[in-house]
Amino acid sequence: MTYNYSDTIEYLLDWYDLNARILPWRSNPKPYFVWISEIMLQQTRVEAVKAYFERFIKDLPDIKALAEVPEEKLLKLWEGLGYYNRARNLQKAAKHLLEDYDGVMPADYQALLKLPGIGTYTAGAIASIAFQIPEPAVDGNVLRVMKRLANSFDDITSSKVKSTLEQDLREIMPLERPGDFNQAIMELGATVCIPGGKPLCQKCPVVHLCQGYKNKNEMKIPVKPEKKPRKLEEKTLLVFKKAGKYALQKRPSKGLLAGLWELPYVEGRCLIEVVEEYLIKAGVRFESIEPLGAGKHIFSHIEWHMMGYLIVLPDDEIVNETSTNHDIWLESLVWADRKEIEEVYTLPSAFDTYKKYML
DNA sequence: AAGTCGGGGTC
DNA sequence: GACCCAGACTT
Repeated sequence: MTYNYSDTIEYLLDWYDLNARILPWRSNPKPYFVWISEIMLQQTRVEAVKAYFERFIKDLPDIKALAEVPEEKLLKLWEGLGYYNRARNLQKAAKHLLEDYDGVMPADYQALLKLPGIGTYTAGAIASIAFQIPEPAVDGNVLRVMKRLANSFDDITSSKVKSTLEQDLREIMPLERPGDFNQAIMELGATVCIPGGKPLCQKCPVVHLCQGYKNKNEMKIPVKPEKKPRKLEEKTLLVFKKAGKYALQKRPSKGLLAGLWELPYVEGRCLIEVVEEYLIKAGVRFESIEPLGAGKHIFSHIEWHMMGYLIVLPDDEIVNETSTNHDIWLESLVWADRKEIEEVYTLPSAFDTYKKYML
C-alpha cells in the first residue's frame, strides 16, 4: 500500500461526529433498516431514497412482511426508484432468510454476501453499520475520496482497483467504530469531496493528508474511461381509452423494465395518419384520435424518443385479439381505471409524459 | 472485463 | 446536454 489510509481514521470520525446528516435509517440502525436503505441507495441519491424508505418500512416493517408481500405490491412500492431487480432480489433474500436463518439477518460478512442483491459494498455496509464488523464498504464515494487522498490515477471503474482498495481498507479498519468510519468516508464524499464540480477542500478534515490536493490534482481525480453513447429507440405510445378505462400491457419478463406495465406502442415515431391506418388494418373501431405531443426518456444506456396519441374507443368495442397485423400488437391488454393505475399497476417513470392523460 | 439495468439532481 | 450517484448481476 503506497498510501497510509489509517492516518485519516481519527480525523474522519471526529468530523463525522459533528457533520453526520440526520437520516431516517440512521436513527435506528437495526439490520433490517440498514439492509433496506443500502439496497435503495445503490446508484441512488440520499434525497431520493428518504421518502421511499419511510413508506417501505411502514408497509413492510420486517423480513417476514417483505417475504410474504405480493410481488405486484412490492413493485408498486418501488415504482420510480429504478433498477427494479433490486426489489425482487430483496424479496428473494427475505425468503432465504426465513428458510435458512430463522428470519434473522446473519452477523456475518460472507453470509450476507451470498444473499441476492448484496455485493461487496452492501455486505460491508450492513456488517459494519448494523453489526460493528470491521469490513470496508467501498462505493463510488469511497473510491473517489481514497483515490484523491492517494493522488492515484487508477481507473475507478476497474474491478481490480476496487477489490484492491477493499483489501487495503480491510487491513486498517478500526475495531471501535467500523460502521461510522465507512459512513464518514461516504458522508465526506457526498458533502465535501464531491463529484462533478469543485470539491470543497477548505472544509475537508483530512486536506492536510491529501496527496491529490497537495499536487493540485483534486479536479483530475477520479479517473474514469469515457462511456459509449446511448442507443436511440423511437416509439409511438398509444393511450387507448374505453368506458373510462385505459389499456396497459405487461412487459417481457427479461430485459429493460422487466415484468412491469407499459402503454401499448408501435415502433418508430408515427404521424397520426400512420396510426389511423394501423388501427384500421387491425380492425379497431375508434371514435377519435388526438396527438399528445413528443416525449423523451433517458435510461443509462438507452434513450427513448416518443410520440403519443389518445385514442378513444366506443364503450362496447372489443379489441380484436386474433389480429395477425404485426405492425400493431393488441393482445393481452388489461383495462385499468385511474384508481387502479395509481394503486395497482407499476408504470415506470419512462411513461410519465403520457401517464398524466390517464389520471 | 464489458454489458445490462432507472431515474433524477446538478453542473 | 453530460455526468454520476451509499452497485449488483450476467455474459
